[in-house]
Amino acid sequence: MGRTSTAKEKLISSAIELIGTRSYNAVGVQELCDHSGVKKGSFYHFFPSKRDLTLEALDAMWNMFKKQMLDPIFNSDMSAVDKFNSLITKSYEHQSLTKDCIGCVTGCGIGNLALELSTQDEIIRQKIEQIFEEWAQYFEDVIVDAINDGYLSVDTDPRCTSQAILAYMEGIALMGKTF
Amino acid sequence: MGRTSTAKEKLISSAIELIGTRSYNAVGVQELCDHSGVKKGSFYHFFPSKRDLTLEALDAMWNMFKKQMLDPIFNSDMSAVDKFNSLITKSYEHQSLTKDCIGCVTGCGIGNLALELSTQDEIIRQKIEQIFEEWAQYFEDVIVDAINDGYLSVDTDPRCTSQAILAYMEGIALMGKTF
DNA sequence: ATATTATTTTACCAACCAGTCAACTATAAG
DNA sequence: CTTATAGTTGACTGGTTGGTAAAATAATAT
Repeated sequence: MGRTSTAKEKLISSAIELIGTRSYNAVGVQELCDHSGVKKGSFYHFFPSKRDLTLEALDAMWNMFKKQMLDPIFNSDMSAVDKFNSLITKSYEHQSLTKDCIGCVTGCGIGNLALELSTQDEIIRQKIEQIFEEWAQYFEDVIVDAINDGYLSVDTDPRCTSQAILAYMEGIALMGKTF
Repeated sequence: MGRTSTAKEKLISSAIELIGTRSYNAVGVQELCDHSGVKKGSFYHFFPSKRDLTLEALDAMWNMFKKQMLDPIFNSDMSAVDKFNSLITKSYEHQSLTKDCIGCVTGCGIGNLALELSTQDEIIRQKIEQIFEEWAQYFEDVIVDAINDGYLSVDTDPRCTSQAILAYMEGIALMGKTF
């Protein structure tokens, strides 16, 4: 009952775009509303706070990333090495595309929020921790396979290695954004 | 002539502490002043803007880091591997000390500002770029030595490798702050 | 002792911040 | 066609933001 609306979706994608290219604290609720063509009253009809929008935007980013990047690569029949090579190549292409589109390298939207808010907002920190955990799991699974298939030494610690790879990728995104 | 003052130094160390543990946009000029016991008028007597304080804080952070970490390690007579191991150990100790002191892992203050401000403040971005360049140079020098001494393959690209190591360390700092 | 000058202090600004609220309106289901 | 309800609107709040201007004060070099 009542009428339908696309305001919520528009606010989420505006959040991904604006907060993703600048930062959480640099983008205000008013700007989010203007960019979405939504009035502030409507914002607070759909989201109790700016933080809640950000939480949903984080979910949307992560789901998009899984659907467009991780799932196609890690559910394929490529070798472990090819999977990582493919992820790196596709990540580079994506960064270079957004650079051509909007004029700057934005790095990883999740990593950006992680550094900005981890010490300030425990709930957002927890959400990102959980995303990172899930993300590293993709890597861990393929490393376990590689060990079982004899491509990696049995001494390899799959969990540590997967976390190290994720850290390295986040670090590269940070350097890319800076340079 | 006129009187002397410690306000500038106090503001710089407050900036390192407050912005380092939260973020640039989360810490206001007023809070910086209160924490330093300095009136806002004095702030703007010493710094034309919040950005200029941040630029000087960045310099102070980098100089402290060089003096207390990089120089003692990389000017020693350790082997290349021991130098990196020592850097990692000391970095871990430092993070774990600040965690016990102030209750959270703050990661790398320079990397934090890099991600938050690179797309927003070109001058700060350039300063951080220059710091990262200098930082990687420490690594590059020791890698070149290791190649010359036969510890690393002559195929090793010292520049790429040093940047990769720096990226990895920044990534670990990001993960540490998040988890 | 005084003139000079660096520093401090207070009061102030317009713009912006996240968030509230009640009146209003369109629509989907009965 | 009505009615319940979901969505929209605009005006508003109190507090904070980065930054300013000018008078007051203290110390130093002469």
